[in-house]
Amino acid sequence: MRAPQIEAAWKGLAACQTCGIRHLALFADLQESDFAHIHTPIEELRYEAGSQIYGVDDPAEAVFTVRRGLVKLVHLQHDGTQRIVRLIRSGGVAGLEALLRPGYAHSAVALQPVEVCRIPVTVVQRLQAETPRLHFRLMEKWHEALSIADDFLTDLSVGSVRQRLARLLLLLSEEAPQAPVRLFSREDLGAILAVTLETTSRTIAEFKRTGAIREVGYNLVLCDRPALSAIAEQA
Amino acid sequence: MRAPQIEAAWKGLAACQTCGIRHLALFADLQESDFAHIHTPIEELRYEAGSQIYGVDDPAEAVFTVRRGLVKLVHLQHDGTQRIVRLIRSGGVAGLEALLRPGYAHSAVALQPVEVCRIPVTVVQRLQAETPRLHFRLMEKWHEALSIADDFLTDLSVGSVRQRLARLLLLLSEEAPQAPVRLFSREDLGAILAVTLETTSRTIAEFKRTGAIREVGYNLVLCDRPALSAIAEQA
DNA sequence: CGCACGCTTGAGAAGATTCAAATGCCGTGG
DNA sequence: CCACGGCATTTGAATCTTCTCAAGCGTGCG
Repeated sequence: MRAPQIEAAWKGLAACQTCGIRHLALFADLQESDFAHIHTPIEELRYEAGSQIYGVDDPAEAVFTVRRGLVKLVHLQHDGTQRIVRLIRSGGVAGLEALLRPGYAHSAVALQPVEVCRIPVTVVQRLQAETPRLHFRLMEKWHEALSIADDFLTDLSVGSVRQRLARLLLLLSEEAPQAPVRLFSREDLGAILAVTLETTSRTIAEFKRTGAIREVGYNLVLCDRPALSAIAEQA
Repeated sequence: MRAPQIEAAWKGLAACQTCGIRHLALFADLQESDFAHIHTPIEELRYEAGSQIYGVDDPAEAVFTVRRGLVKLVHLQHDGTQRIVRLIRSGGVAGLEALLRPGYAHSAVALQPVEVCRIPVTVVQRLQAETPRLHFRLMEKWHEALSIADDFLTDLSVGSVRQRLARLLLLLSEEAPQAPVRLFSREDLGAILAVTLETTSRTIAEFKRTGAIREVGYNLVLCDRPALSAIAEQA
């Protein structure tokens, strides 16, 4: 397990006004005039799968909106193993705690090729002082994070590994039920479900045998969602 | 398992200006003049252990600040069992989602005799429109909730039952390390740790045998925190 | 007194971990 | 082009943990 490198590719300065996913993001409610208050550049950055977006030791000077890809928030335990406490998809926000604390609560790592907007804390604070339109969205994002944490607690940490893995696959496939799902490493899957990578591997193998998932490429599976639902809820 | 009854004892209207725990609570930063904007009564309510403060079916019209006691946020699963996703202590807030959604995300139940302030959503919204001083505190409370959820994910859902229970006891005793801790039902403890009540009972018995905890009354234990720490972190 | 309820304890079964070895995949260098 | 090393994944077998079902215990209340 090598230390994830910090490598961002600069894509340019963000054009929030014309952003394609703005309706999902932090600045959804802002008006033309509000953008005049942004004086520090918002950067658009690319990260490859496996690279770190921020770490717990970094100074928390920015909030990150995920434009594309999947980001994991990782807590590392005293014994050196990792626990993934949240997965963040397009439209989600990572590092909100930067608005309140000098450090990040977790490290954020790209699970897939990722594009993010790096929004300096000063920009959010400035906007917050100038316009009330951000407050509501900001609360929405806090609530979103909390809902995801609750899902992890109720769906991915309770029951047998079979149930938990089935629920995770349902979660990963819910955006595009017909499309194949890209699995990540057994270690990461284990860190989400709080089990060992061997158990994860065995359970995936079992799902393939029983047809609940079908492998259509390297770590690429089609989900039989009804079958997975049955597994997820079985007493 | 009987349905928790909804029974609140009215203690009176809250006097926020002179509140003893205001420095912990939502209104910490408000000034004299801000209180003039409160036109809907903030009630102070008492609940006995076991009674429900709000349920998922209730219209979400208020946020609750816990003044005294301990509140559990409960998610009930499809199979009828319960999962406790958060414990809220003095100074904590329950039901923040009422500010954004018409319904509550969980039900809130008193684990001990509890005193809360019931703050109508309209009051918070009114204050939010009038003064920016609330925004920061509100974010603090969202962050607090998220931190607690993260603790549940990293400390109380990972590792052996022995480790998880040790960590829970450390959590419960951290406010007053010398004071005895009031345990709740084995079922509730199990719902926090995601294990059966039998396993919980056995593990508590083991802790008593090995001296990690000492029973000094009915469901009242003294914690040997160094011993518990050793258990919590053992590889 | 007896019943209800929560807690404890036991024994067997099921589930998950551990350690170890084998397999498969991919990129590098010969 | 192929051999090789490194790495992730798979599989096996033994062990440990946790669950399940069941019975027994204790306390409080009608």
